[in-house]
Amino acid sequence: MPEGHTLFRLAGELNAAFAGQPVEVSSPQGRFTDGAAAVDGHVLELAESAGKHLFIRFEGGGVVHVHLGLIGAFGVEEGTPPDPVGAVRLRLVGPMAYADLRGATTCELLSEPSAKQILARLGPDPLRPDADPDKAFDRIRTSKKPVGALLMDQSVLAGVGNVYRAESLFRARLHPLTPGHKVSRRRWKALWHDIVDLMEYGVQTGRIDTVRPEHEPASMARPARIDDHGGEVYVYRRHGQPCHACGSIVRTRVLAGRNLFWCPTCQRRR
DNA sequence: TCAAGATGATCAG
DNA sequence: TGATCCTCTTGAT
Repeated sequence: MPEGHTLFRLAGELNAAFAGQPVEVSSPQGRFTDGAAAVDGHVLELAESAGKHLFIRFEGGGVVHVHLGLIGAFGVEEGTPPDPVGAVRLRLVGPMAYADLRGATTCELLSEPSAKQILARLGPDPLRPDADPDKAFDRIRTSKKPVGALLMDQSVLAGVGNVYRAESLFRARLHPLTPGHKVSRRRWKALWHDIVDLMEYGVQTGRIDTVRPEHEPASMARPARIDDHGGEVYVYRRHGQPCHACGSIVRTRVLAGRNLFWCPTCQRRR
């Protein structure tokens, strides 16, 4: 379930479990054996997320870079580790906890300069306090691409995935196919602040809820459906069903390689 | 038992 | 734009 909030939350869990302690690092699956050996037994200094990327820094300069991709999972558990189940790419073991990584598209050992190169090509991350939304707007306001594609472009905005894309655009009443250059600065600022709010809430709860009592206009029908991903949403994966706000049928099409969902009435093209 | 699908990203053409 | 990779779960057969 990896959008930016998942990685941010995961970095916090890894730090709570391992930071400041020597950690056993291994690759039971065998696909990260050399990288694991290079940092095995080293003190884990800090885990940090940037968008959908995770960087785990070890004493001595090694940085383990993880990207969960579509299906990856990295679980932190208390206690002593059992025998690995399934394809465990990376295992961290500390005195009180262990963590298993499965299915990631990227798990590699980097030097600090290489990690910085990856950071340099990412757009602002709504979960980082130093993020500058104007940098993202500079890309959006000069682009003819649809805003629904720009939000998924990690060099424009780092951390937003398919659920936050669909839901934040619905909440902004913005049609996903609106070209970037037609999005005003005012609308972008409102959208950015809403994404920050939604993702911070996602960090707290570990799921994506975009329908929340404090956000609910009095006119809006409740309850929204709990999606399979575990959160309460307006349009994500609700194609063919009536919009909670107006009753129109939620639409879908593929945009930027992923299924997009929107309400044709609440999100009119302008 | 098997195929499809999933919240991602990259590469070739 | 389509193919491909990563792994697990769900639903159909």
